[in-house]
Amino acid sequence: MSKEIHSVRVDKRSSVTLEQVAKHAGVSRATASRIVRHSTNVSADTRNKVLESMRELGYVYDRVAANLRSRKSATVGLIINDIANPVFAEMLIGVHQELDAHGYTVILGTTYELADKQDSLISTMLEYRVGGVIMGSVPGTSKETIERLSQLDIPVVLVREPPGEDFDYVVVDNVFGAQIAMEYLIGNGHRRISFLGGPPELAPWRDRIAGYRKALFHAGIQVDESLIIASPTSRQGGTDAVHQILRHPNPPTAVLCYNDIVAFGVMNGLREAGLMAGRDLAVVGFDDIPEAALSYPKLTTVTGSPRLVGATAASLLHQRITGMDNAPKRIILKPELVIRESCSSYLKL
Amino acid sequence: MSKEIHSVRVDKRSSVTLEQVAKHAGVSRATASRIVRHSTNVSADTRNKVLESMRELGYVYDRVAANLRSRKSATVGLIINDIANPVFAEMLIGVHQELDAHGYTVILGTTYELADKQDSLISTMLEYRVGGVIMGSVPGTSKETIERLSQLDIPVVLVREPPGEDFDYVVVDNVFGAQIAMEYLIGNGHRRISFLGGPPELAPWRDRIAGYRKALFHAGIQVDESLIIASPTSRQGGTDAVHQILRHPNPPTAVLCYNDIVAFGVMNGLREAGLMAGRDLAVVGFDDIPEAALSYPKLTTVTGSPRLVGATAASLLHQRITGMDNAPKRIILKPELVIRESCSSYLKL
DNA sequence: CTGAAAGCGCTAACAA
DNA sequence: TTGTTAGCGCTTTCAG
Repeated sequence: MSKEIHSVRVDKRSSVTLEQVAKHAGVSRATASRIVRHSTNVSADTRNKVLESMRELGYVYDRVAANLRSRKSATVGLIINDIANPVFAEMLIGVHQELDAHGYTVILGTTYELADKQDSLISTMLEYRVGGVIMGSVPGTSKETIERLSQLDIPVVLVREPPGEDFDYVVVDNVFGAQIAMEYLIGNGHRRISFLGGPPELAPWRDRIAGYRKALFHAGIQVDESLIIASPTSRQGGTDAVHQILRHPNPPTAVLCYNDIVAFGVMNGLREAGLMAGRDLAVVGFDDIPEAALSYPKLTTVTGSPRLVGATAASLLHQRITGMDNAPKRIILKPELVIRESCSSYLKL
Repeated sequence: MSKEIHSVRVDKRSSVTLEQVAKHAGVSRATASRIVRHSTNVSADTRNKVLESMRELGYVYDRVAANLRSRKSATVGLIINDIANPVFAEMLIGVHQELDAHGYTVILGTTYELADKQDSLISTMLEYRVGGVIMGSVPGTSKETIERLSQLDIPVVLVREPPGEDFDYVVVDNVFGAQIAMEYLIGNGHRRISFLGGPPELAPWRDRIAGYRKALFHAGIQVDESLIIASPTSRQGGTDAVHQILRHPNPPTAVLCYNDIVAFGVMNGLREAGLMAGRDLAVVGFDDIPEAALSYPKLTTVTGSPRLVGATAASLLHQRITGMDNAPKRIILKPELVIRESCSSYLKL
């Protein structure tokens, strides 16, 4: 159904058709078609004749018509929350590069975290007969929505949080990521380490906290629950959280942040308090967005590599679309710690 | 022609067709079509019957087929250099938001500054029968390329540097932007002001330099050519340039940078020299990319508003596509100066 | 308000 | 190697 879509749709210029080219060259439409499709069963002579006619008439191949007839599609949909969010922007870059290299055209949709919007986006994409969909949108990736795609036999690959077991997905190992960050901090002599920011209801948060606890446990350090502060996943959230932790009767010497954005907020809050990340408080981020290498001090962070995640998802989708492999694929990327400046330990305790 | 494209193209699932829906509902295909298109000439009764059949059969409208038959298109192409470049990312956001709101689907292409790539992108877009194209790519926007589109009667709107007079375009007034930045600096007591970074062969550079000179002239300050240093438009370019200017026998007290990226490089170079933007040297950027508000110190910069530029271009294209107005449109955005921290003048001279 | 017939621009058998 | 005949899934006259 094409409900709620009252979009502008505009007259296509009536271009030169294959038929006209064929006539001009004195061959049949089928022959002209063969040439346009690089079929080998054409004599060099007619080929040149037809090519010449195309040039003369200014012919432009109509891929839309061709796809309709041949029942093929080389477009895929990508759904993300918001391009302005660096993590998604990076994911988009990864997806686009990978897919572009394989000749796909990508239709981009943004949900701004609205579940309704997501559904309507998927509808539109289906109407455009996409060959597959990558869903980077989170949360709101309801099981029903995805199953709708499954039923239509459209390959889907998810980024983060698979809502079931039969889906392809790629995620980063958040538990592991948090753990290596903590081990680094602990190795630097820190014993009181805070976890700041993020939404406790989301899987990535739970996983990162799990890694946080795990590392503490292995180091024989008792978890101090008052050092864990959830807050909005935003700069402001980070700033608020650090102000709060600074008032703690026994404040931490290091903080692991839910992600880089929060970490930037933390560094900001520190400055507001006349303090400095690295010198007065070790801070570690998560995701390694490009800005992390550009801040002052440069942020030590765990590579979530959203770009790699995107590229991986795209490659998975490509495999699935071309049917090279039909087993459900789950890819779990092992993050690494990128050590920069925000934990310089000249203040080692 | 479909040359050089050997892309993967995959079987489309054979979905339920309007024909089948019509049969199921006991009406003709034409009637079903009327319903799907929200035509009014249908009785509520048959409408419901058909709608019900669609639901039962899981019908999905085929917009591709519909567009073919009705000779319409609701997709437009956007060509940019590189998504990873914040300026273009912002432009993409603006374009996408605006176009999305009008029901268009956007096909994204990236050139990475390769002229060849740009041509092949345009070919692909034409093959997909886009209704219009926005070219944010620079340089390499050859006159021929654009005229090719003109001849096919495809609306184009350019961002930056129109290569002729008959094209729609939107640009920011770079002369004015540089001028207000300079006036601010001069008003703060600076007399020796440097212009750092950027490619002298590009129009934006020439315009910004023109504004730089103009402001100096109005203030009765002689231009010192040794204070103008071109360098790659990158962080490294900025860092190199500031290192160079720092060795000047009579160094400047302020710098106007070609753009924000260069400005970040400058701030970086300053730190490497134990100096600090704002305190030891006033630095102004250009473009106002999101990162400008997040750096330390926060960057004072001229709003190039790439997002607004994108949205404006999109809106122009929309007008042109719907034929609401056929006069060539040139929009020149007046930039503003966003004063933040990188020029705090406690070091006023 | 509804249906029959034609056809958008192309590809896919099948013959020749 | 080439042409002929269908027809992808939809919209569009034009009748009724």
